[in-house]
Amino acid sequence: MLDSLSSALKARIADATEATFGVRIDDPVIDVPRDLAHADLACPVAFELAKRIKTATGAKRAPRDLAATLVEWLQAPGRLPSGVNRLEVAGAGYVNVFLDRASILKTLIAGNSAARSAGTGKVIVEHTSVNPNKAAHIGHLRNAVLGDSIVQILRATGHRVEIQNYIDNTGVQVADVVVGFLHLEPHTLDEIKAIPDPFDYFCWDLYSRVGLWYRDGNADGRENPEKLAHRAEAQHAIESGHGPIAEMAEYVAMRNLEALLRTMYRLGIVYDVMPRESEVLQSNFWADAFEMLKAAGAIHYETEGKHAGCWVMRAEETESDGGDDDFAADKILVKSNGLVTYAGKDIAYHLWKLNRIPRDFSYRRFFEYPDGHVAWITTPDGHEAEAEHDSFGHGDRYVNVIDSGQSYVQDFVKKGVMSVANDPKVADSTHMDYEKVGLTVSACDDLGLPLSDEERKRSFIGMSGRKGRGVKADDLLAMLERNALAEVRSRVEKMNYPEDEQHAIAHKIAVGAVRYFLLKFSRNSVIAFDLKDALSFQGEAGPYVQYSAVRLNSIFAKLRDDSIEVEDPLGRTGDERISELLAGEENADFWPVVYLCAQLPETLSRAAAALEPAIVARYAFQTAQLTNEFYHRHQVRNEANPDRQALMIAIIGLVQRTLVESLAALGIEVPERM
RNA sequence: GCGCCUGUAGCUCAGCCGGAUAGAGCAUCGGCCUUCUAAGCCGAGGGUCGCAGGUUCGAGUCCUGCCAGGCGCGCCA
Repeated sequence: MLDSLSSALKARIADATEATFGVRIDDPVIDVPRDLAHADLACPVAFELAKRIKTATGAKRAPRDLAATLVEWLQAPGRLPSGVNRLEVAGAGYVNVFLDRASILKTLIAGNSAARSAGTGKVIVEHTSVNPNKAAHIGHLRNAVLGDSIVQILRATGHRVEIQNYIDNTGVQVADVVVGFLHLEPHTLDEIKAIPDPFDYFCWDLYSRVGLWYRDGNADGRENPEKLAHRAEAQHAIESGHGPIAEMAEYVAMRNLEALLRTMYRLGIVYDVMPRESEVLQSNFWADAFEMLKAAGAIHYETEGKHAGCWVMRAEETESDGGDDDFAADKILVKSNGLVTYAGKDIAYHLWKLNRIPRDFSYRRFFEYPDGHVAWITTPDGHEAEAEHDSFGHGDRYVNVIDSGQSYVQDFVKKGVMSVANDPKVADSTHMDYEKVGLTVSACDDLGLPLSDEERKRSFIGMSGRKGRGVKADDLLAMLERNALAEVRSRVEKMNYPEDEQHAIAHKIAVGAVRYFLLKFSRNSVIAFDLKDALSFQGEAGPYVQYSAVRLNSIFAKLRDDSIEVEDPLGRTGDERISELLAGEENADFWPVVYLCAQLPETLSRAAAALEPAIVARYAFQTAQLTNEFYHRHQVRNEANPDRQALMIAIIGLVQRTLVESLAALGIEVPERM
């Protein structure tokens, strides 16, 4: 509602500049001032106007005088948009705007969540995409949490979303674990099947041992070519899709995937469909994509130079490409031996996402969530499931949550896709890149991970699956749940929680803590994971925000005990009375809370446009801060003045809803009590 | 060599299209629980916004150069 109000206001101000000075300033800047005591909105248009007048006529005019003229024009009857109360000139020439606070409050409480702009088409969000060969660590968690949160934010802003998790079941990483099972610690398939859970933990260790084994036991040593031959052998066998090695790989990958889905579900993260690399390879998607790319002139066959015999996509021409023998900017899509590279496969996959390839996968049910939702997976044969699944793919645009290390390749993927599917909707597709999660030195010490002296000097330590260095997602969650449970139990006397509720609360708190921790940093910030910070429930943390909402819950519980009307608190209070109360000195801190709540829709839109959940995280925290302040300063239950009490109830109702909605956009639930 | 990202309080980070006195959390120090949950609230100290120029009525924000750090540039995925 505020955005429509401010765009109406902008239009009137533009009219004003034209009517009074004959200079139309379209889309003037309107800010929310730092100090709401000054105004609700501030517009520095007079400064811009002074400049324009000066360049046009040479006349130097004082911005303050210009502002006064604009205000005079705007305040003539019928010119201000509804919701705006009055204007004022301030400072060196600001036009300050005061809103009709009572009517805004009433509109907000009525809560007709303004027509969510539907019909923007279907967005395919790809996230997680963890190699299915070991347990997930917190770096994978950042990906999944960012992805899942952007899904919630897109949905909250009216988009249709499909969640895809790409499974690289034929890559080197799976092959390495298979090598471990074949050569390092020989297991038959039946023996592998007999390995007890957590299987993904077993593979985590095995994978890092294989990494060491390739290097003959020296982590910084050279890879032993004889041992590497086993990797190549396994890869070939896996790619062929037949035989005992392929069968073993299939089992290992799918069991790890299942573990991954369970881990992610603990955080409330679910998927719609999981295309596997094996099917992308086998289903001739590339053959189609290849023809399209050739027809579009996007790729070239090199007959000479270092890429002779390859099909490449050329990088942008640079003025001078002299002397960079070591670095070739062009991207190879088809190798000289005829095999397709990752970039090529990814282009084909993305053309399928956008319905540009006239083929589809076969699917089967892979994982059923407790609420009945099903995560589907692709299958090699078309007979297994003639399914009651949704129509997958058919997206209008895609969002790929992939770490920023892959920007280079992702740029080529986008370029390739655009060469075939040149459509403004597709053009909005993007690589939602983010920086890595590293470990602080102190976190490594806490976790007992050994570091070299060299590494100790660094500001953070990169995680490494190959070295088995990282914090497993399940371990982190377990630590958080343990801490949260202790915290809950410390209140058991006062709150009288039954045992099962204690666990349910602790779980929600733990999830709130991890998710918030991973979302509060903007995407391009490297997170140096510090155990103490991540485990904190205080300050700028998920549980702080949850707690602020829970405190409001508890006010409502008490009010109901007292049989005080909470459903329609302002039902019998007139607008004038509300305005009067909001304007009162003793209620000066009511309006900032209400006004912040009014900014939720724009905040979500901004986050959706920027693909930046941190914007919502910060907003939720800010709202929680004001909530706790309000809670501390005002006793709703003991308020003697019925009008004032009604107003306070209305406000905390609005705030409570705002907290719940903003946290929901981050995938965080608010427990009834905690 | 080329490209991208980052540099703001002791630490970790916000700061949206350039706008009024640069903010938060943590840490430190000092207050506040017989009153709706102290996972909280209030207060104090702490800043050459990497450096130097430029654009502008106005620059943490835009431009140029430099310095420092990270990442990427493979017939790997």
